[in-house]
Amino acid sequence: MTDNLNGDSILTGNGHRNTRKRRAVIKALSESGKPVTAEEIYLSLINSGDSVCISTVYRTLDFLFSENIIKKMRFNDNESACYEINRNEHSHKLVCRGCRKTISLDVCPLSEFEDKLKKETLFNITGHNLEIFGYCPDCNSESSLI
Amino acid sequence: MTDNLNGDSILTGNGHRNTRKRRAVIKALSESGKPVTAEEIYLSLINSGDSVCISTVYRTLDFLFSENIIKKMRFNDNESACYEINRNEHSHKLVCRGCRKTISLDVCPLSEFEDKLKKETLFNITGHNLEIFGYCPDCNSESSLI
DNA sequence: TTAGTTGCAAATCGTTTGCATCAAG
DNA sequence: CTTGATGCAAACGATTTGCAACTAA
Repeated sequence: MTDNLNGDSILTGNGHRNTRKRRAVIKALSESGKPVTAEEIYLSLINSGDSVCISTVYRTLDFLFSENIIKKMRFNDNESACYEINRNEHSHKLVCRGCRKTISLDVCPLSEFEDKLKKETLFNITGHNLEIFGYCPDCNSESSLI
Repeated sequence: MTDNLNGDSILTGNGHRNTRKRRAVIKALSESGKPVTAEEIYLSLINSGDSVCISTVYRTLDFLFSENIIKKMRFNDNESACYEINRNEHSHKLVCRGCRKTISLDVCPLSEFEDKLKKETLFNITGHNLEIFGYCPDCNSESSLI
């Protein structure tokens, strides 16, 4: 699959060009297992010896986003946008408020609920944010000692 | 409740001051039933004849957010941050990405799911964030015309 | 009186854009 | 060759900040 991402398939066709920079951006995105900012991608490319400028990173990200190859998201507060390869799985995370350890959930408890909502509200529902938080066993016993 | 919000309770104590501008910002927030941007609050105050400058609006919003009186959120894309009175009822909302119209959901689809998770992961689950978004009938038909 | 609040203008931060140059096809 | 991709620097929009004036307590 990494092969698939680095390969030509995505970048060619429709007049798009398969350039070294674009390949590098995709590589950076797929190698970091978590959502990353444009800045982080930029720095990672610089560190790997690929010279790029930040606007090229942004332009590439816009391109990949418009091609639906990556997802774009923001984590509630201020922060800059984060990008992540769009593996079309849909998953949520359980996050520990203490140590930030996260557990990926293999089920989405909302799918049927959204279907019901769609019918009730006539909204065209495009997505949701769901984050469940608490304390993992370790942090929980720790906090109860305080 | 509106009375409560406009009242002194929130704004006084801890060295905070109950000023006309702060009251006006809270009023604007509680009168618009949907999440609003700093700019929108600013304009609404100007229209009501309250003279403010945008930085005061931002500072007031920061203050209210840090006091946990309002919530701050962003709707996925670029756009500016939106703010909303934090009514501490546990409820979720369906938000239109177009006009930001919101529908309060009277059920939380997660309660049984969380019980199951607790058993499976041994996490002490303390809460969750859930926001469902999409396009309301109006905005949806509008966008499909383009 | 005095510390918190405001307005103003300038600064900052993330992101976008115009334009000339470069390179993939 | 032709057109899409890039670098650069300047522009942009949202938000923040320094500072002096103001005002609630």
